[in-house]
Amino acid sequence: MDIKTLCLGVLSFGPASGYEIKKQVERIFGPFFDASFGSIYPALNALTREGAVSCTAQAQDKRPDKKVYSLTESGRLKLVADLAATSARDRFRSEFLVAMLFAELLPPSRVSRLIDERLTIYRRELGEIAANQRPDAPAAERFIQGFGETVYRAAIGYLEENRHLVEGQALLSKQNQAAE
Amino acid sequence: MDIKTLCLGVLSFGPASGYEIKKQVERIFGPFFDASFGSIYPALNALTREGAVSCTAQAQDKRPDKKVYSLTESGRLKLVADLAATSARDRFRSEFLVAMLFAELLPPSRVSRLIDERLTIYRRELGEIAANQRPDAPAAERFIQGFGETVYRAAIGYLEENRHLVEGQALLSKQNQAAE
DNA sequence: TTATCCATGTAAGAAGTTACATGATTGA
DNA sequence: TCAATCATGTAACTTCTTACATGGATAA
Repeated sequence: MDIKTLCLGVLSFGPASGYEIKKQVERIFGPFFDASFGSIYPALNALTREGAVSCTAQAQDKRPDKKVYSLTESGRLKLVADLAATSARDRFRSEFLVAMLFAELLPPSRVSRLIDERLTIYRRELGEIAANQRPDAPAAERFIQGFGETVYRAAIGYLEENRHLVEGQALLSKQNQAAE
Repeated sequence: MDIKTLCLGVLSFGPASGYEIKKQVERIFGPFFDASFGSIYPALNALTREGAVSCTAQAQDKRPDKKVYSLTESGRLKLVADLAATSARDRFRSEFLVAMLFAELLPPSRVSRLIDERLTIYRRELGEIAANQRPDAPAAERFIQGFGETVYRAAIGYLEENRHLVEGQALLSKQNQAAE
């Protein structure tokens, strides 16, 4: 499951260009999942070579042709097979969490600032998800967005209630000579 | 912030071998963050070349020498600088969520099975976190593990309460001919 | 006797990002 | 006037994973 599968999936909603696929992914998954043009365009070209999508170029004045892709029958079968094969674990990487593990090495004010910044980021991302929610959206889309909302809310609540665990540390630490 | 920073950080707790670093990362971050030997060993070699760590080989009978790494002063400074520079967004990739977005294309029984499997995985990972928690652990470690616990719990709760949003879909869908 | 732990390392490859190249149009 | 939107694409690079190579000791 990769960008190619994601493209096939979005195309199952209807024909779209690479540009439009990226916008749809942004709207649906919001801040917690994204795909760059640098991965989408090569993916669409590969899928075309494989016969999973077909492409129609639409001439536009003063712009590159808009290439609209459609799922072929073979692509639809490949998509269903890919989806059913889902088994990989979720991947989560957070530089912030790693930094928190070593909070003792930073001055307390720095730790507080990092947490404040992270809360701001999470709240903004929560806002983005809310802004993209439409009551008339398909249930699957609402399901995804609700998941993101729930997880972000949980993360924000946890940081607010437990930040003292890392903020207090440097004061008590013997290795506190590292302060800026 | 990458595997190199993570190695430096773990070494700030005391000298350790590559093998031991991996075990510590597993214990602290549990299932939601891991680093393979294939990334740790090269990272330690690079850090040695850079002078950020020093290495003492301990001969062992019938085994490769155990190479114990220690943070140098230069490495400690590099670590603090890396930690303070934290700014990258958290990265989260979930093949499961992508599959859920296209749940309509799968037979309902398949969707239910995928959700059940995911719940089993999340519950097991929650159990792993709990198993690694020690009341006497440093606050930072408890903070990380509490974060993981909170987020997993939120995810499990959400799936349990909202799975009907995607499980019912295929029945209502017109594109349901895709069923196995 | 079979799996897991200990212990390090390399090579090949997967998968994606970032930066660059190009450039008109539209709204603030 | 400045940023954002539309529109595609390539090349270089980063970063990490997976599989392989090696192999004794120990616990179930």
